[in-house]
Amino acid sequence: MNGANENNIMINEWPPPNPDTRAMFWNSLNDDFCSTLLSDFVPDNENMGLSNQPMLFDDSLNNLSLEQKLFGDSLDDLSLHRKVLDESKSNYVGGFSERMAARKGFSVPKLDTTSLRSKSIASLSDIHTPYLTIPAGLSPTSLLDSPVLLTDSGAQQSPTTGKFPFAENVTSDTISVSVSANPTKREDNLFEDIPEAFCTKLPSTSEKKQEVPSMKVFLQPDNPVHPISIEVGSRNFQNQQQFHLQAGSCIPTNRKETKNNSMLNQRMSDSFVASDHSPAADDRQGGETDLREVSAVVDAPNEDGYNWRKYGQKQVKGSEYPRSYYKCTHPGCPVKKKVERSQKGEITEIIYRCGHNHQKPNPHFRSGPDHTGSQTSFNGKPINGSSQSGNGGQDWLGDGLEATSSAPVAAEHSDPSNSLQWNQDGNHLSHDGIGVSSTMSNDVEGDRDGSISLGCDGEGDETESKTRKFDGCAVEMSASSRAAREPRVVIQFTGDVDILEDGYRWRKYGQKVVKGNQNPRSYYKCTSPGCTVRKHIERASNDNKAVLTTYEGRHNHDVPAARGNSHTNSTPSNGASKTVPQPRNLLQRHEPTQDNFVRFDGRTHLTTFGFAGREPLGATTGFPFTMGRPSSMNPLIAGLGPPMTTMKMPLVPPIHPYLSHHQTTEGFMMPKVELKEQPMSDTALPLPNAASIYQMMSRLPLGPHQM
DNA sequence: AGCCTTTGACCAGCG
DNA sequence: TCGCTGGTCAAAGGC
Repeated sequence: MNGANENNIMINEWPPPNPDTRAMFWNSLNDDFCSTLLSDFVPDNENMGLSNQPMLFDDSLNNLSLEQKLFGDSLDDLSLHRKVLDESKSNYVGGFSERMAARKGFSVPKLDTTSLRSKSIASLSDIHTPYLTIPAGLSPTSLLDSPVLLTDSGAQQSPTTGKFPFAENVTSDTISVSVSANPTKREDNLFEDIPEAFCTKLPSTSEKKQEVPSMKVFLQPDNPVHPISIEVGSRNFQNQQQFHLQAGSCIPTNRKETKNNSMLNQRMSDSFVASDHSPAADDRQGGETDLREVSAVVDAPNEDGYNWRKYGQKQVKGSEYPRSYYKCTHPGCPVKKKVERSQKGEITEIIYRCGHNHQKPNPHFRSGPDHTGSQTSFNGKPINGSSQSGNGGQDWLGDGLEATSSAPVAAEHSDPSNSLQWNQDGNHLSHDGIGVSSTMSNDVEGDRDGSISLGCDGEGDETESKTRKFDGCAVEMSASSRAAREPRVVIQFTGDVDILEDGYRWRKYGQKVVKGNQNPRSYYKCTSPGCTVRKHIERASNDNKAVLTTYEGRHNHDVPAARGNSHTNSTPSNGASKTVPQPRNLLQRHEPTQDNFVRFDGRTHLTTFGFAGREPLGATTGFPFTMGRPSSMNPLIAGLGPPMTTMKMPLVPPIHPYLSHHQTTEGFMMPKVELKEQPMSDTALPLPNAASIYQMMSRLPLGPHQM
């Protein structure tokens, strides 16, 4: 085994999973692995981001303090954040268990990683390209969901954000504490900050137009240490297995040089896919993983399980990296995606357009030698009876009976004990660092079953969608990259869906006419103790209809038991309904599914949002509709991926327990409300009526309840 | 042979 | 109308 192999964490060698294995996993990672990495790659803590943005951090804290005061929140979380930060500074690694115990009242067993360190970590100092290679069955989500991400100095960032816990996290965490990233805000204006926290500006009616769905992922290429693999799509659980964490931007120096970076990246990607998912490749213990394979952790746009054909590449203005254009090779499939890569091969942006109108091709029949067997699921077994033929299998636009699901879904349903246990600690973490924003427009339709259809203009409208990548039914996921976006969770709805009546109880704490928007905006806080979820609702000045509802934060609790009868107290109804609908009903209010729309069944779980294996979108975002129950939101996003309609459980082979923590129930960490202008801010999203915008910016989960 | 990437040219939208 | 820009086409070549 060469040095690179020794950098791989052989999880297979780890102790058998138990209820605390995930915590242990991260504990070990944090206390041991991370420390090693840090010592190797970070000269001192000052270089881990703290010193890079001192002002931002300070401002963040100050603003947080202000915001807390203004809105009457407890300062406990602030103090905790400060504490976390202090710990980050002084003792960046280690002490996780103690802190967890202190903050949450439970202890996390510490994993004896002596052997790990001696075997896998000890050699890290020998090279500068450490990788954490996660074997099949272990989802990167496990990493993402680790409590360490949250608690250990908040330093742990979601790999999907392009921020790896080791170095960037401190900064990120620091940022996450911030409530306002706008240093120019005047403190004497209580609401001046608020609009900044909610970013999307409701477009005028004239701006509304049908759009092509797309999904966008940003990664942060500039991070000194960050993962580079991120998967988008609805059923990328294979990808989650593929997920690797690349510590540092370093690429193995002994890799073969190719004629250009693009070729190199592709080669790396190909080799990664092929090697990582082949049984032989998964046989890490065999020590056959060579450096090339390790280096192949560089993500490839092909790793979402579909076949893509690159049809163009261009240097886009405003982007420092070339953009590659891919088409799904499936006949008639309109899906395209754009991928931007850094010179290092790291994907910095992915934009998906439309949704696949076919199933994910059978990995064994995928075209191209590089894909052969590359998508084999867990332990080399076919995915969830994915007997789909090479020609795409059943058209999931049909009756939707064909059940396919993602690994997270499978994890949730196939291993409830794990998820339950995982929830026990109330630490179903968000994966901060990942900035997610998505938008939907009238392409999103729902039928009476609450299903939602994701429209797609199809190829015939390709040009129509040109230069409108954020328009309408675009699903954008932006992770903290460029401009050091800060993780947060924001979900926005536009249209006449009144999210006020979501079954939760809200307290109105402010109202303001936002500059540039004639509609008054009301601000609400969840009245549930400890819940810091907020939302604001913009209502049309003329008819009081909700035109934009923005959630921010996450639901550490379920819908109040009496939600069927209770109302969103203190929040005025728009008069459209006096009965608080079940969350799902809100979606049922959408227009019926139309032709030419990808149909999603409302039962589809958000987990299928192959967002690096994070928990269901709703859970991630705190969106109340999806807390442990069906939602049709995920299709909206996952719809950019393959067919995911009705799920039949169990659908997938047993998965690694580490993977099976994607549960949509209570106990999620709640990100702090961030009053920060986000990239989508003021972006006019041409959205038709009954359209929905889901805009999420993952935020560091440093809510009070998390401590 | 088939599929892929590469890359310059072309097209269309926008200001 | 023109230039800029993003997106796409398609020939050429590689694997």
